[in-house]
Amino acid sequence: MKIASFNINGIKARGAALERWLDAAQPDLAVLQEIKSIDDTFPRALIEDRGYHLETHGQKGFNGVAILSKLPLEDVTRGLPGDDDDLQARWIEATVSTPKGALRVVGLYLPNGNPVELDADGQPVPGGKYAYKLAWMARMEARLRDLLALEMPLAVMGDYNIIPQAEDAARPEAWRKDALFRLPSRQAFRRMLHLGFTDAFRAQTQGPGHYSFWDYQAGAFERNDGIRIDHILLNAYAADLLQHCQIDTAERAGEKPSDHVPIWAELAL
DNA sequence: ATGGTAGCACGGCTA
Repeated sequence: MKIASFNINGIKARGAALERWLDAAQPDLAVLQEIKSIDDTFPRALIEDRGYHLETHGQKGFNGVAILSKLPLEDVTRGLPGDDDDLQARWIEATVSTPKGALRVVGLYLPNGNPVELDADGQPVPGGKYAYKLAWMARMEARLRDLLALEMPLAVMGDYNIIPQAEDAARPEAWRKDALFRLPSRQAFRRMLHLGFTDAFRAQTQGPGHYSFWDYQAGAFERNDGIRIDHILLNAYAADLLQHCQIDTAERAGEKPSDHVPIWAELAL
């Protein structure tokens, strides 16, 4: 089955681009980020008319995630556990059952974390965006530990807002102090990898020049001034089923594109 | 240090 992740940057503005991509790529399952819509006003027909089941976890104006799937979505949960005061819609889970076995899927939109506010000791200022990002990642690690205990194939995918390595940015120096690349962010990401996850894209493709996001400004895409921040992480059960993983770079050249492009993986399921 | 673009929704935040 083909699973994918796509930060669409606003479902209301991205209908045509999303339809184009669904018809061309034909994913069996996809997670969407930054739908920027509440559930009631999400244009469901666009997706359901193509034979997909759809589960949304929306929010007014910002954030918002969704899962669409040709197979029924079971055991759907919304929200990242660990802080009842956190109302931002950034996390959704579901299970799909295939004749060859089941797959648990996470769709996530990890906080950006900018601007980075530090105190005199260089610690993130409590209540600031960067402190929120790191606290959110700690909660995410705890949730991943619980999901790993299920001992079934698991795909954790979305907009991580993390540049894992220097080779994942065209100009790494420009990002060195940014919340997407500074060391504590990458350390928190690595801690999660070390729980036993495989970066599906890096399991298939080595070297620089592969990006999933380009700023709308200053012709960044035309200059390939991008970063790789959309990731598919697979636990060992799922990694053993990995057949392909690619970034649909061409989507960025289409009409009215998102600033992200889809990433997808083929699993032997 | 600023400005450059885009979405949501109609002001100002977020990225």
